[in-house]
Amino acid sequence: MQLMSEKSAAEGGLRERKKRATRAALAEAAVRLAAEHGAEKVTVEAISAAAGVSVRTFFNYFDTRDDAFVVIDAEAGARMRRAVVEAPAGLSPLEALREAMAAELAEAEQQHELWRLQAEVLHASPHLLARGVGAHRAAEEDLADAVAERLRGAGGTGGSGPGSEPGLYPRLLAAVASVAVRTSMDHWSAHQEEAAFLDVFREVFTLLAAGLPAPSA
Amino acid sequence: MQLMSEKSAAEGGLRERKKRATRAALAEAAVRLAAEHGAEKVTVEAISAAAGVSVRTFFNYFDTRDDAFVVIDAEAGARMRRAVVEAPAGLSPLEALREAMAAELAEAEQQHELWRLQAEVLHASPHLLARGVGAHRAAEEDLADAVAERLRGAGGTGGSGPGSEPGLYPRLLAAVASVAVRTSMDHWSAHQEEAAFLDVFREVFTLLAAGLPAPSA
DNA sequence: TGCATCTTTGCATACCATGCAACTTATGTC
DNA sequence: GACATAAGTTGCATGGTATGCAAAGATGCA
Repeated sequence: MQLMSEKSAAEGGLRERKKRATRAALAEAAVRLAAEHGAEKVTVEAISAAAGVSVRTFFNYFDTRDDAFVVIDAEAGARMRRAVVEAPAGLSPLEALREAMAAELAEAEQQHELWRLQAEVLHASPHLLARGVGAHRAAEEDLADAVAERLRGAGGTGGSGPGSEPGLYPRLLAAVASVAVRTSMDHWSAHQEEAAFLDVFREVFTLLAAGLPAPSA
Repeated sequence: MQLMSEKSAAEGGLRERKKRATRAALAEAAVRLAAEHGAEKVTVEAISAAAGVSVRTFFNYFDTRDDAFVVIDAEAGARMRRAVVEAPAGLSPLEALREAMAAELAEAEQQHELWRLQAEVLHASPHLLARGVGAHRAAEEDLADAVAERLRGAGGTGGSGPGSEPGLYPRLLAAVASVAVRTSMDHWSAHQEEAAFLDVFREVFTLLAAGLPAPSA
């Protein structure tokens, strides 16, 4: 048992780094090829070839061909979970989720070109959007748990037992937050010139916090 | 131009009725088999055999194997669209959506056993939930259009069908509503004894309309 | 009845996805 | 540095998913 913390980029031994590199290469190849030829026309074989590995290896990294277009960072879920639990006490659950996701998305947006390409790909192939970012089911469950844990910690009783199923409220919150991400991406990719992505994202949360009233003007 | 209205069940010629019957048989077979053996273990061949058609015919009705578990009524989207547009003027967009969906869901719930089975299947195979009911992308687009039209139509502008792209608000509303359905189903299928489905559904919309505040106590 | 149209079906083909066994590459120890 | 072990990669075999095409079977209508 070593006390390493291997969080982000260049941590771990050669093995770990190679794995990360391979995964990233596959994901990037998938997005680039999809942006160029359309997601439907991109075969696993093409992705694997572009990343320099065998087809079989592709499936060691992704359960499904479509996952390669969607999952850019596999550890984002865990980070968001922590961010939600540890967010300042003054924030509402919705705000805590917003900030956790905004931080994550801001980081993803650093790789500007790739991010933009991915948004285009997802916009062009809506069924991929359904899996988008937080939609990855595991991440959503994680978020629901995180919300439940946060509520327990604050003294309120919104969740149920410690390890058991999260209640209706945390579940709904996680689902809504994840749908907020994909709606933002979808809308933004259709209006990339007009507004920055994170602004769209925050506007969505503003609408949600206001209870989705009819736009007055 | 004939003035037929062929809306619901027994309308149309023999051809239409047979097609509806085949589709329904396939969907029902899919759900029953999935409830019994688990969705992953059910092959298209088995579904087709149970419905008494060839495998090739299955794919004439559904684009994807998974669609058979999810799409119970193909015309629900169109009906909801109309319901949203024609809802009483006093209702907010969110309320209009809630009522349109509630009506649709109430009808689906008539076929009690099948509905319950489907909820179980979707709960057991979360990735199917991602496509759940309204998640079928076309339906969501339809809903977004309907909301947009409703907002425009408040002034009585006729003619224009589904205009250009719906804005951020209609899109978000449709996405949230569809996620509300699947969250309700998911939660309900885990607590079937405690509450009626439609009550869970309405509670979800209450939370949404309130802006998802932290549960006070 | 007979023709036009739509639907179903089998066949061929290509891609997706998984299990298994052989092979190659890192890691830690002596 | 060499060795044993664990981990990752690869090819192969297999079975399920999905689409195009053309022939055969129903249906609608005159």
